Amino acid sequence: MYVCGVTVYDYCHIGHARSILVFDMIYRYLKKKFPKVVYVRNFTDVDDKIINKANREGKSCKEIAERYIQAFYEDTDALGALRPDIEPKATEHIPEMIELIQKLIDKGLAYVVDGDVYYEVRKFKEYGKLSGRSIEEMLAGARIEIDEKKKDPLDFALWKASKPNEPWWESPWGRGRPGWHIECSAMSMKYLGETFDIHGGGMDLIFPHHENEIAQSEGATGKPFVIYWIHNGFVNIGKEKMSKSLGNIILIRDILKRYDRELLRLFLLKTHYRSPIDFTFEALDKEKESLDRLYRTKEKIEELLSEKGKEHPVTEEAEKAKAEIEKAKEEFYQAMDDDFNTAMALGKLFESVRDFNRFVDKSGASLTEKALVAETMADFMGEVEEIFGILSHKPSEWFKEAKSEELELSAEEIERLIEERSRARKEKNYKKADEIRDFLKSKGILLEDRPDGKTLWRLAK
RNA sequence: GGCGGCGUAGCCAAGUGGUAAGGCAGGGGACUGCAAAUCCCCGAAUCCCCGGUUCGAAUCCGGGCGCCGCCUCCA
Repeated sequence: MYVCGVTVYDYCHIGHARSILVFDMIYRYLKKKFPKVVYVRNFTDVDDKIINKANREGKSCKEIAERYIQAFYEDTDALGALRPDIEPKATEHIPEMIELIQKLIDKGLAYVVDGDVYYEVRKFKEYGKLSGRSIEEMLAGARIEIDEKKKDPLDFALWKASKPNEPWWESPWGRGRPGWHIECSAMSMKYLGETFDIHGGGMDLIFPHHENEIAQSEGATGKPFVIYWIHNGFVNIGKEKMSKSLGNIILIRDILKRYDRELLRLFLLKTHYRSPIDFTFEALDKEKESLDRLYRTKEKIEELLSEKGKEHPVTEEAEKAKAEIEKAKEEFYQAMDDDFNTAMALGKLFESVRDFNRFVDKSGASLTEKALVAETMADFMGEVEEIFGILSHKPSEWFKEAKSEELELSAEEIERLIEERSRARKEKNYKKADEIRDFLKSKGILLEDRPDGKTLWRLAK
C-alpha cells in the first residue's frame, strides 16, 4: 500500500488528520488480515511551497523540510497513528526519478524543452481514466494557463530546469528538480513493484496527481500501476471548505491540546472514509458521550474479569450471550471487509455492548458466568482497539485523569468527601449526603453509587 | 461551462431491489433514599420532488430542485 503523504512546509491540520487516520485504520486492518502488508508513505520535501517558505525565512529548503517532518511526527504520534514501514523522501530518490523520466523520453512519451521535461499527455491513450474525464473535456473547461513551451496545455512537467535560489540536481537535461508527480511513481514502484495493490490519498489528488502517476507509471512499464485506488473525503469546517484564504484552518496540535485523541479518532472514523465530514467542536464534544459509554462497559468488564478463575457450570443463557457477541463480531468483520465500512462496524460494536450490558445487569447468572461472557466482550473490544486505536486507556484513567489539571479538587479531597457522604448515607442523613453530592457536582464531579455499596466518581461533560 | 459526488428521524450516520443499522439528543418505565449509570419501551407515514421500470424501489431509469467538490497548489 502506498499513500501520498504531505508536503512538508507547514503544520498538519484536521484534513491531514483524516487522511492519516483513515489509512492508519486501513493499515491496521490489513495487518490483521495480511501480516505481510507493506505500508509506504512519502514526504514531498522539494516543492515550490517549500522553496518559497525557505526564501522568505532565509533558511534552506532542507531546514524547512526537516522542521516540518519533525512536526509531522509529533502530530502523527500524538494521534496514535502507526508509522508506515517505509517513509521515503523525494530528495533521496532523484536518481530513480531521472531514470523513470529517461524511460518516458525513450518511449516517446515525454519531450525536452530548454532543460524542462514534459509528459505528452495525448500520447497516453488512457489519460483521464481514473478521474473519468477526457482530454477534450478538460480543454473545453478552459482556465488553462498558456505556456509556450508545452506542446499541449495539459502536458505536465516531469523535470523543471532550476531557477536562481532553488535547489537543483544534475540531470541529462541540465540542472533542475523533479516535478511533483514523478516522485510518487518512482518511489512507489521502487518499494512495491511496477504493479501494487493499493494506492491512497485525499480526494483532491485524483486529478491531476494520481491521473498523472498512472500516465507516468503505465506509460513507462506498460503494466497496470495500481489495483485499488482509495481516496478519503474532505473535512469541512462547519459547512465551509477549509482553506488558508478563509482562515479557518484547524491544526491537529490545537485540537489535541483540548481533546483526547480517541475522541478525534472516533469522530473521523465513524463516518465512511469517502464521505465528507463537517467538523465542529460541538460534534467532537458529543463524541465524548459515546466513548464514555464504551469505557463504562470496559470498566464493568474489568471488574468482572477479576472474578475469573472459579470453575462453574455454564448456563444456556451465558452461552447465548457469548454467541450474540461472537455474532456481532463476525458482522463487524463483514462490514470492515466491505470497503472498510467503519460506520456499520462500529454500529455492531454498540449493539454488542448493549447485549452485554443487558446480560450482566438483568440475567440471574453467577459472577463467574458473567466473567466468562465478559471475556468474550473484552476480546471484541481488544480487536476494536487494534483496528481503530480507541479504548486503549484504562477506564479509571479515562474518567479521572482526562482533565485533571482543570480540577479544583485533588483526588484525595474527593475521596475524603465521598467517604464522609457514605457515612451520612449509612446514618440516613440524606440531606447532608445530597449536599456533598451537589457540592461535588458544582465542581464538575459526578457520583455514582453502585449496588455493592461503593461510590465511584467521574468528571462531568 | 465540463466532470464527479451528495440530499435518510431534532442532529450525526449505515443501508443501494424484498418489512429503514448504530450513535447523540428527547419522552415513558424498571432500578435507586433521591440521583447517576445501566437496561426496557416509544418515536422516520415526503428515505429532496415528479414521473417510469418491477409482484415489490430509499435502493434501478428519466426529468427537476438544492448543496458540495474537482477542473489551479491542496489531505
